Amino acid sequence: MVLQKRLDYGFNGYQVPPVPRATRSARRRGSFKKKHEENQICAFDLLAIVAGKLLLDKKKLLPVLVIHQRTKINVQLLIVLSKESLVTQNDLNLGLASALTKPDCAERSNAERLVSGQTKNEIGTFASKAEGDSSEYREFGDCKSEAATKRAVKDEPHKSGMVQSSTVVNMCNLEDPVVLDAKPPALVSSDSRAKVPACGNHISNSSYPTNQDDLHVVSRDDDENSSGCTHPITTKKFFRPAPRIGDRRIRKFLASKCWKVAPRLKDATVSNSDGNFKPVFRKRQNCYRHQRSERIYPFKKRKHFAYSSPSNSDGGMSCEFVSDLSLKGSNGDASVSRSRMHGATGASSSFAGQRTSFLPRDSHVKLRIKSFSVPEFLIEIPESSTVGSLKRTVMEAVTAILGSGLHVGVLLQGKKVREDNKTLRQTGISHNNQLDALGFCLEPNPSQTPPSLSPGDSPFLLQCDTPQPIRRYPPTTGEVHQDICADPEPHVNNLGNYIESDHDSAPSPTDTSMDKSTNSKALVAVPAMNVEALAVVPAHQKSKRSEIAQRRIRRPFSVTEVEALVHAVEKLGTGRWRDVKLQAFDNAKHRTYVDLKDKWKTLVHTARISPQQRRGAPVPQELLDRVLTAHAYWSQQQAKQQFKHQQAETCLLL
DNA sequence: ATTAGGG
DNA sequence: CCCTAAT
Repeated sequence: MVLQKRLDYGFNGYQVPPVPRATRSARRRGSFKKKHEENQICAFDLLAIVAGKLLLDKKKLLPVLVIHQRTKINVQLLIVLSKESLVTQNDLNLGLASALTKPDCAERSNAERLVSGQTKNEIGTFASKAEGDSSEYREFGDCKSEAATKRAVKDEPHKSGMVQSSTVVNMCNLEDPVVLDAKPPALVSSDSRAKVPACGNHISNSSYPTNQDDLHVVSRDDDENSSGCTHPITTKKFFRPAPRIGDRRIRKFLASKCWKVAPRLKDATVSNSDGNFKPVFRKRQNCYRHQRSERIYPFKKRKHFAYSSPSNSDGGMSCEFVSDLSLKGSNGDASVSRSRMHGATGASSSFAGQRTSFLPRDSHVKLRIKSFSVPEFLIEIPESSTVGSLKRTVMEAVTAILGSGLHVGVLLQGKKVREDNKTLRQTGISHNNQLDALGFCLEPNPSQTPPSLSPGDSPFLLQCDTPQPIRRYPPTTGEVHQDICADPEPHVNNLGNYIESDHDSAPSPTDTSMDKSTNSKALVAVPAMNVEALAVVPAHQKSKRSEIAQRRIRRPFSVTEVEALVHAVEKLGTGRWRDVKLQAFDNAKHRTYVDLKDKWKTLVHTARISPQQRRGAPVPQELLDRVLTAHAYWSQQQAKQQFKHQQAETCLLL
């Protein structure tokens, strides 16, 4: 999800920590402009948090983890949205909001006040009101105070986290035994306890299924109007311990005055992939927009991969895996663990409990899902909106998403486990696993999300269904056309799989969380924590690519393509890649003019190096020679041109 | 949207 | 191939 920039959280002084891939170069250049991609992902956490709350509220949503027939693992997220929550008071859908703010929480009163204080009309006004004042919050002062406040909040554990605690408490009361629990030998349990505030109310933070630490709202830089101010928090969506702090952060975040929302969208709407949710909120809040595929804001390429396959479109996962091999009757143990865990894990389920009771002898694997990252979506909300409305908005968005049929993906060692019928044992999900071995992620319902393969560049649709001669470019050989049009590359038809496997099993080293922590000097709101978290949970290394734009599949140029390229350049010269594209590769949709330019660049390079140094499919020397010749020629032409221009200018000056 | 370059 | 800056 992307809390679209419009939100100025008063962190002008903060910089988004450079992240691996997307910002490597930027980092080098010392520029952070437009480098928020990665962080946007972090915003997922916000959702995760909210979602977590939703999930915890059995009244609203009930996540269920089903351990199917002894060994089969079949995780499903069953979401039950009660009527209550939908019909709640007035038009504001407070029901959902209330999920966030529960009783006996100082915060809540505040939030609630905001919420209840609003009327439909007010909301409506906000949108329009926000129009003009979006440029006055960027003062440094604000940011500072914000930061300060944050710190302060951080230091007051008991004062924070109330919102959630209440929810958690609720969990404790669930009649259902908590199955997704865990008592990892030492790490987790001790950890959770340590984090639990003295306050009796603050039970189980660690068991709270959200990445509270990750609550980060990121700004979009590509937004013309954005101030560039961001509130990054983390760039890792992987589970992070010390939820408490996160909670505080959340509260802080939600309550922050600094954040503002640019009012660009007066009538934003929820465009859920599912669509069923849209109508409702659209009426209520004309300031919310949820985009499923396009929300992937920052990445231009995104649009090409918006329909990424289920495998790579999951919202990311952040979870924790704790195993427990104890054989226990579901009942007794469940209660125990429940109390121990303070109730809660993202999912509790009686199903599991029941199941287990039938399978007394089977060794049980306990899982505690720390959090779910929800697939990103975009939100725009007037800065004049109240915190309460923001909450609702997010809540609604989450609800919409969750309600649209998300699937749960299981990842082991960063790889997706697709064999639903395999047993945990077979799959390797056992107590022997390390804490970070298992992961869960929410992914769009395949049935609703068209399989990947960008429409425009779908290899499945052969580049050229109807091979047609290249226009103006007088073909030297017919084969050129053929090649270009049909793109005989054998692997194209496997693109889908290719991408998947790539995504699943080839986590880039640069995507490591370690890498991030290393570079987090840029000052995030959660420095130390990141480190800590990362240390505990190494990283499931889910290729960032899945979140960000997919890297295009590599498609080496064939000799015929090179031939065509050379020919075109010979005629058109360098620097006219668009024309080259149009003339020689108009039918090769996957070859952009940038690609051609790049290829030419490499060709020139290749031609200059010794044959021994060349790699890949050899290019006929003849072609390389032509490359050098053409390159030299056009370079000269270019030089001449420049010279002439200079001459002209000089003359004018004189 | 293109072009030019660095990575 | 990707990413950006500059057009």
